[in-house]
Amino acid sequence: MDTQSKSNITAVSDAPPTVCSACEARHGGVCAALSSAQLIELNRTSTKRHFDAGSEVIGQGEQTVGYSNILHGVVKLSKMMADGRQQIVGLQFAPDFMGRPFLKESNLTAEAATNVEVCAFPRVGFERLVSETPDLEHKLHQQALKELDEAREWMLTLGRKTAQEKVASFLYLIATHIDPTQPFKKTFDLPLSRADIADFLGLTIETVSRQMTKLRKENVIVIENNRHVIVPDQRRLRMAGGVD
Amino acid sequence: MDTQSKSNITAVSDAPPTVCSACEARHGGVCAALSSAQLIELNRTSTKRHFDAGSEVIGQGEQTVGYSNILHGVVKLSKMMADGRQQIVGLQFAPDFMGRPFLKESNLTAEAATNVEVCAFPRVGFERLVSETPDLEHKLHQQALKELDEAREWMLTLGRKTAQEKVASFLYLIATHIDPTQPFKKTFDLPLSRADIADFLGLTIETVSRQMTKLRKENVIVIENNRHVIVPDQRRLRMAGGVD
DNA sequence: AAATGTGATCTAGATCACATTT
DNA sequence: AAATGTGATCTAGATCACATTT
Repeated sequence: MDTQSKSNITAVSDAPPTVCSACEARHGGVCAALSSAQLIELNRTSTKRHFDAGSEVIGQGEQTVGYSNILHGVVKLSKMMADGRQQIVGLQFAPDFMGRPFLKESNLTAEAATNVEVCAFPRVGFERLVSETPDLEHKLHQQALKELDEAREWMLTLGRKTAQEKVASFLYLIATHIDPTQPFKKTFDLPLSRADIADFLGLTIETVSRQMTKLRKENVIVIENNRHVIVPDQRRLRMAGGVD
Repeated sequence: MDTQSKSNITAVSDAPPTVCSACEARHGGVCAALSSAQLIELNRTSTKRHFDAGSEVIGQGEQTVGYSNILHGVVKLSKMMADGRQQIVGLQFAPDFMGRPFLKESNLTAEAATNVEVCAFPRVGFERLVSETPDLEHKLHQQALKELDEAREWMLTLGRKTAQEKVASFLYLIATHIDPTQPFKKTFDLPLSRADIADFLGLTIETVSRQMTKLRKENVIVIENNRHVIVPDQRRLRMAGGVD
């Protein structure tokens, strides 16, 4: 899984490192702010890492050891109360940046929802690069604002929507985020279990199940083998989710 | 209310403008990133503005005409669905920065919850200053991350807490934010009506009322004249709110 | 066997209808 | 008179208990 070469002659090279040229995250990701020289510099300490579905990327309260870009897969961010109640507070997709800049320890748990590939950077080097590169901080700022917009949108879903609307909103979110190259994917595999979906929507597993069945019976979606979803009509799904 | 003088001789002055020296927002606010020269520059176009409680600062979908720093008062940020359901997605207190950088139009409504004083900056000039001043963008980035942390914390409240815990969490939030100079204020006036509190917590007015009464009967809080709250024991309030 | 679906029953919070307070 | 409080009733979603599917 670690197919990456860490050697790159410093010299007069002005092409980006091979790994970076091939990287899916470069287009929309934070690395787009970096010059070839900076990519070479960052690439010297970066490693490609794999997380199996279900494995923990970082735990609530743990020290931040590094940051990363998601190359492939879905990561869930969650918070837990003392008594075990859990809320998923966000999902991250390629080419999102992962990690909370400027904080020593994580205030949430990040867990691979599917198999996940990331390009990981050690903390110190990356933070130095950020402080030296205003364009990079600008990119990170933009992503933080995007995540803030999404979190607030989801607060409306959590606070004011019915169970039916919540489930439809979730399916709409997945359809619009699962493939970075398409604005809406009509066909996809759910990256989360019913239990995770419940934790994301503030519902129980049973309610999620029933609402899925209802959306299926109303022909808003087709489900095959539990995880595979087909959305025949994007507009109907938006309506069902109360998405404006 | 507009007691501000806009004149400041450019010359060799290296002291911050008088208005800025007296400004409460300077200490923790984004202006702290600016040099005296930059403060003088920004101050040339900034105006102190007042909003009466209940008046709209900016509406969902409106063009961003400027940004501002809250000097005094509480601003509520809300989102509304097509059918009128409303969710308050955040509260802002002095010395918070208001406005969504880098977006042409607002994706939410900002409304003065109490009487509010702000220091307002026209959009274009401020954006130029941001692009020229990495420290200022860093400050804005930090505030965006702080708001993101708070939004996610609130998602846990909205998705997983009981009505009782929600109301206690709200009171705790106010007690810890209403006075920027104190970590916890034992005595305060509620900046929101019961209707607004309901919209913030994803509850109805009646449920908020009943839970307030319950917290009162359990001696977690004392309420005088509807709006005035006394918290005898910070720990008990945290417990009631499931705050960790 | 672990995840998902579904029926029966329960209950927290919504809804409806007023009373009370500021 | 507008905001708040509270009783009576209702209901969406939770809980409990299994059946079914992968």
